[in-house]
Order: sequence, then structure tokens, then C-alpha cells
Amino acid sequence: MNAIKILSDYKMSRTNGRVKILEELLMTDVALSERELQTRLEGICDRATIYRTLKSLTSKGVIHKIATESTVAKFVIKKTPDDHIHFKCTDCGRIQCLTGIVPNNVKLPEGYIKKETNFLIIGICKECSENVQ
Amino acid sequence: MNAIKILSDYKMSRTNGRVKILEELLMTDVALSERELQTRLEGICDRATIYRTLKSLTSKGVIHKIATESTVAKFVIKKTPDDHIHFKCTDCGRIQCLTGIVPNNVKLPEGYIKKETNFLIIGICKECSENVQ
DNA sequence: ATATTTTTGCAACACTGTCGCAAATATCAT
DNA sequence: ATGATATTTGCGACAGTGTTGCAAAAATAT
Ligand SMILES: [Zn+2]
Ligand SMILES: [Zn+2]
Ligand SMILES: [Zn+2]
Ligand SMILES: [Zn+2]
Repeated sequence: MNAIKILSDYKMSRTNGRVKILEELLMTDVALSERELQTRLEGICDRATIYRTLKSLTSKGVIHKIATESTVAKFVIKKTPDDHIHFKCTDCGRIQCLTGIVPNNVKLPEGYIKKETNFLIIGICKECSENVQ
Repeated sequence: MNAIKILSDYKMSRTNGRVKILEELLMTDVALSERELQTRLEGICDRATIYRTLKSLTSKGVIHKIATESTVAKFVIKKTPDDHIHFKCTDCGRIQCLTGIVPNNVKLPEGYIKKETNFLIIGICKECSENVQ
């Protein structure tokens, strides 16, 4: 995937900031916060611009915001439109999409209508559990 | 369940604020934020006290914090220690525990260790879907 | 190249959550 | 009940996140 192509596909003006933000997001499979993006971009654009870009990319469905118990929002490229599970490591703090496994269908009680899911498993990631040994 | 008994069980000093906060939480099955508690308690105690109480009740396992994509933390009485699913209604905004259904076991990839889960389903709740008709 | 539209940076803002500290309150031991 | 001790509270200050209005800047369309 290519940052410039995505912007043109979604009819978003191709500005320097947006290209760089998207390139950072495309480069990693770990969810990033605005703050983390800002340090990676070394102040190439303003906080407000990053927030605005994250918001529009989310509404277009290019990235998605991961629900966690923390107050800082984290965003990651959406590789598949399907429901999937997120994993948060308590050791390294990284949050990523687990695309391999599929969340089993849960049957909601009568009257409830599902729109989307936000499944998060908290634990120790592969890398951190290997480093312990 | 009784607020005063809970405090004594967990060896927490029985202060007016704590009793009132717990009573509010026991009274509803909808997750509440600090802000919502404050308005319900009509300023019976300080913001900081509410935050501190929510924190200690969470660490004792009396209540739990629900992970959502929003930045405000919501807390609800923990009725069961088991994994369960939360439901957030996009219409009325309410968040509640779905204790009836059990999240099916997902098999994590090699090397990943699960500690806890945070499953959230977003959609329309029973009450709101009935009101539409 | 110019006109039009969109986006940016800045500053200000509201809000959430945390912390130190002195005063207030609760608990404990007589 | 009284006083000693331990815990909690309210207050104010603070850091951090995310949003917005607005003029300047940049991108797109003509
Ligand atoms: Zn890890
Ligand atoms: Zn994901
Ligand atoms: Zn509803
Ligand atoms: Zn719950």
C-alpha cells in the first residue's frame, strides 16, 4: 500500500503532513498515538494536523482507533474490514491487530443489534514472553 | 449487595463519599464516569475523591473499568469475576455488561499469553431498538 | 497563471485524571 | 468517651489529550 495512492483514492488533498503520517502508519503494525506520531515525524507538522488527519482517515476507514482502558487513542492501518481481535502487551505496551484469529460469533440477547466490535486481549506478547526465558 | 458491607469486607474506611459513590454504582447496571457520578451525587464530594475511590475499588476488584474508544473512563460493579462482553449503544450512549453470553475461547498465536480480556460490542441496545419501531 | 477550495499552524480552550499538602475525619486503644 | 494514630478529604496546581476559530499557506481546479 502506498500513502499517495490512498490519499488520491479517498479524494483527500495530498499534503506533506498527510503523506508522512500515512507513511508512518503503513510502516508499522503497532498502533500509534498522536504523540508517538509526532515524535516519529520530528515536528514535521502540528498536533492539530495530526489529530485532524487521524480523524479523517478513521472516518474513511483507512485506519481504525483501538479501544483500550487507557485515555490515549491509538490508531493502526486497517488491513481487513472484518472483525478481529487486538492484543495489548502489559510488558512493552504495544498494541496490535491479531489478524490470524477470528473472534467467534457471539449471540447477542434479544433486541440487541451489533454494528461493530472492539475485542482486546491483554497479556504478554510473543517477543516479550520469549525475552523472559 | 451493600455499600457499607463492601467497604468493611475490603478494609476500606467508611467515609461518607465512599458510601455514596458505592451506592450509586450498586443502584445501576450502566457504567458511569466520574463526571456522571459527580452530578448524581450533587457535589457531595470532590472530583479527586471520586477518582481515588474509583481507583481503589477497581484495584480491589469491586468495580471494573470498561475499555472503550472514548477518552472518558467508565466504571461498573463487577458482578462476576469471569470474562464477559460489554455493550455500548450508539443511540443512548449507555455501556453495560452482558453477563448472559460468554465470549468463546479464542486461541492466541504461539507465544502470546492472555491475562485478561476487554470485549466490547458497539450497536443498538434493546431499549433503543424497541423505541425505533 | 489565477481563482477557488482545502488544509495548516497557532493559540486558546475544555476536559480528564493525578498529586502534594494541610485540614478533616475515621479508626483504634485505652 | 477521650485522646492518639492512621487514613482520607478538599483544594489548588498541574500535565496531558483532543477540539476549534481564524488568518495564512498550500493544494487543486480552471
Ligand atoms: Zn510485549
Ligand atoms: Zn485492528
Ligand atoms: Zn440504547
Ligand atoms: Zn463488565
